[in-house]
Amino acid sequence: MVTSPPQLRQHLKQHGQSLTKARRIVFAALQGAEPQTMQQLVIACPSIDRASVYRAVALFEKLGIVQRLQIGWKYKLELSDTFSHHHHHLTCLKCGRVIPFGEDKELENKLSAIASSQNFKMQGHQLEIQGLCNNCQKS
Amino acid sequence: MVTSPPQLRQHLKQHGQSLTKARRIVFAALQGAEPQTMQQLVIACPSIDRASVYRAVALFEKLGIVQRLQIGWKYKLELSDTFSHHHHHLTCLKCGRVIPFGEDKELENKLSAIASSQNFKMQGHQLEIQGLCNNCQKS
DNA sequence: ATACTTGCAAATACTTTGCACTCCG
DNA sequence: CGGAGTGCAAAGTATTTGCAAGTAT
Repeated sequence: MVTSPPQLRQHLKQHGQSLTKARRIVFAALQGAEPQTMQQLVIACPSIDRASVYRAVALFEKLGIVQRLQIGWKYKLELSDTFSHHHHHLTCLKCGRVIPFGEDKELENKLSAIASSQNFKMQGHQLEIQGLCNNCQKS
Repeated sequence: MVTSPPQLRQHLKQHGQSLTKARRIVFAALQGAEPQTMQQLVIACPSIDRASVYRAVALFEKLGIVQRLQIGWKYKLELSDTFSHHHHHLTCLKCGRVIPFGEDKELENKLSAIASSQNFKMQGHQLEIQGLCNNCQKS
């Protein structure tokens, strides 16, 4: 798992890209944060131009550093499995909270079994469970 | 499973909405089609104004008639489980094909077990498996 | 009849692009 | 240095909204 600038630099270099100020800051803004919208990310990087944030995200996504999640109507961004632990999300339909939950071996196995049964070579997957979180079930 | 205009009308009526020309046509354009982008849907409804397609989709989504999928970078629209069989998708990263696969009881059970373990009340879920389809594995 | 919808056009919001200047290696 | 990356402003897209006119029940 990659978590520091030097490691990010190396990952970028492997793909012929360099670590620039904008990319370092965008990466930092994604680190440890909940999945966020492009809007939020732009705000989280005040010193970086909106266009550069888009460019950094596009690059990161191409290199598999960042992934998009469809959360309800809009999408959100988060670091992908290479830079964070593999996980999925529970989305609360009421309060909008996004709760991550860790890898489940049984689940992962099931998914690859399904893919194989369709002559499909699985390279990744995305799962979102929607419902009501602990708090919102009460009210 | 609802598949005809009269049934759509009834579903809408239950929510205090009426079946209009625009809604009937948008619904028809979604019927039996692969998941499609908003752009494609607008084109598939030539007699309906772009804004009305958006309004119909927004309504359908609120009533659970339509759901959005994250297919790669952009989203696509398809009829939800109430109006089609419950299913998920395999997306080919190379050719972009979207292959549906039917409900898998074991998988569904696993998901609700995970939700429960997080004190979460599952109301729905979305799964996308990415990889290479049968054809694209060859080339 | 009459309340709800639509089409159209204008307003917003979101993303991408061209270019001169700056930074990274 | 020299090519790649950035900020800024402008061009594109995508989506939403106000309103007069048209429709469904």
